[in-house]
Amino acid sequence: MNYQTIKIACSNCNMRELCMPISLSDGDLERIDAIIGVRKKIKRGESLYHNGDRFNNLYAIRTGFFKTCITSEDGRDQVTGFQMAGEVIGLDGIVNDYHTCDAVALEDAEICAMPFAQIEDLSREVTALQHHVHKIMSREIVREHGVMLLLGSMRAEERLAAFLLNLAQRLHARGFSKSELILRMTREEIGSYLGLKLETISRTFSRFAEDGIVDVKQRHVHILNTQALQDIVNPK
Amino acid sequence: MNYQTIKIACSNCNMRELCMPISLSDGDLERIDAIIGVRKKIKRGESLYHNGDRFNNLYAIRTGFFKTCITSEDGRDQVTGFQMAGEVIGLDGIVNDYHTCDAVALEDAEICAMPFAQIEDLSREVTALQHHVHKIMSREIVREHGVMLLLGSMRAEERLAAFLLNLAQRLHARGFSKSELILRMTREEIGSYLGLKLETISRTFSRFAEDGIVDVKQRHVHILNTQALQDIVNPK
DNA sequence: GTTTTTTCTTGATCTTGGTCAACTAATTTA
DNA sequence: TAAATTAGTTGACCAAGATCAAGAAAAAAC
Repeated sequence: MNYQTIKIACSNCNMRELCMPISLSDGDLERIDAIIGVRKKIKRGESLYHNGDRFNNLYAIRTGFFKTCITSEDGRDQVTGFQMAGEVIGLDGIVNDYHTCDAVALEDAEICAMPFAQIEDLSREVTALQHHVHKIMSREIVREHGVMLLLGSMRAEERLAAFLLNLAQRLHARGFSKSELILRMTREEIGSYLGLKLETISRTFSRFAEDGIVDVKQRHVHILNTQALQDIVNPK
Repeated sequence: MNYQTIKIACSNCNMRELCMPISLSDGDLERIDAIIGVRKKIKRGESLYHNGDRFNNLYAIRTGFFKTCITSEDGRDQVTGFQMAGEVIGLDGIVNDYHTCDAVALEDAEICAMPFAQIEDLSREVTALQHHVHKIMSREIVREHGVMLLLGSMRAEERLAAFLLNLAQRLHARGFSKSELILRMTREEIGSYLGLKLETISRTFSRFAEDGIVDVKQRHVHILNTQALQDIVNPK
């Protein structure tokens, strides 16, 4: 592990509005600052935590890109999500005090470790923090409902279109282009997330490109027709 | 709606150990009692809440059986879970203050409504309650990871076997038989949950019956060989 | 700057589960 | 109790996506 441990204040963090409640007094913000443990750098390919690791922290992603994945007894693998700056990971660990998935950096990343015991302590005093934690967990539940809909009832093209729109929308919320994106994951990882094989991802990208909906050069994706993608996801 | 509004104490409820933290002082338990709003009866086929309804309460199921399902813009339907006595539903509503799914009773049911604002108030004072709420939400996140694995990487037989084992295990935890169960849902609802068509559910049941793994008479299922089901889920 | 490895693309073929349809068995309603 | 409705089963056929395989293009390692 090649961690660097630098302390940084939430008050200076440009991801603050994404991972922290918006309306905090300066006093409350300082108290939240105080519970941020360390900021670690995680290199591409390294894991922030593994299935089975003891749960101590939630992690706010400052920069970089992660995947979370679970492995079944017989070795099946399932990517359960892709996470980017401003998102919080590690919630799976709360229920049994150990993590049940792996969080792997897909590009060099920086995270803030937030000791969960201290989050619980402080959120008994700061109502906004308490509610924020509840919202983050509820948001994850709702997101997963959406993935279930995708996996349970959509065809390959619909799944990939929904995936691209979701990525683009989240990147756009972070100030990046609405239409140009660089995939941080392999075709196989996209496939795992979408319940498809990598060949199907590749073929579906090619079909989108043929139809002039996207321009794909390896991991560089240029969305040429957002509406067409939306129409694929929600056919009339 | 045919609600009956009877107040009941958690202290007398035989589902308590399932939906409440175990180690509470009598005083704390009384305070939790006090926030249970009303106990309602919901008839089979009726909804406890709908997509779009304002979120006010979490609901503890006292008796009965529910499904939760979401509907996409273009009318696709996805069952996101089946819930039974002692389980808590409504968590999807926290993030945006309105529900994003429907909760439908699949048999006559009784629920305790728990105003979430009061849960938040009280869990600022009762640490055990605070942690319990976090655990319930985390448990739901982990459950959904399992569903994603199922939908993303299992074949029809594996999905149905996993489904039956899960149902039997949860019923057994409530004092029912490990091997005999009555399905509260249709083949179509099972199919929706498992990302399969009702015909596939029916055929897969028939195949399990042919192989002597289960005995199926409509909604009465007798598991004859639990190990065989486990081997289907986790093939060596 | 080569070599090696990994990732991606595309074709041919196969399989699983979907679709359509007919029929049976339960349940509900009248 | 009969009629109507809903739920479930089974067969024939089809299609979406998986599998297997070969080759190309990047990326990483040396």
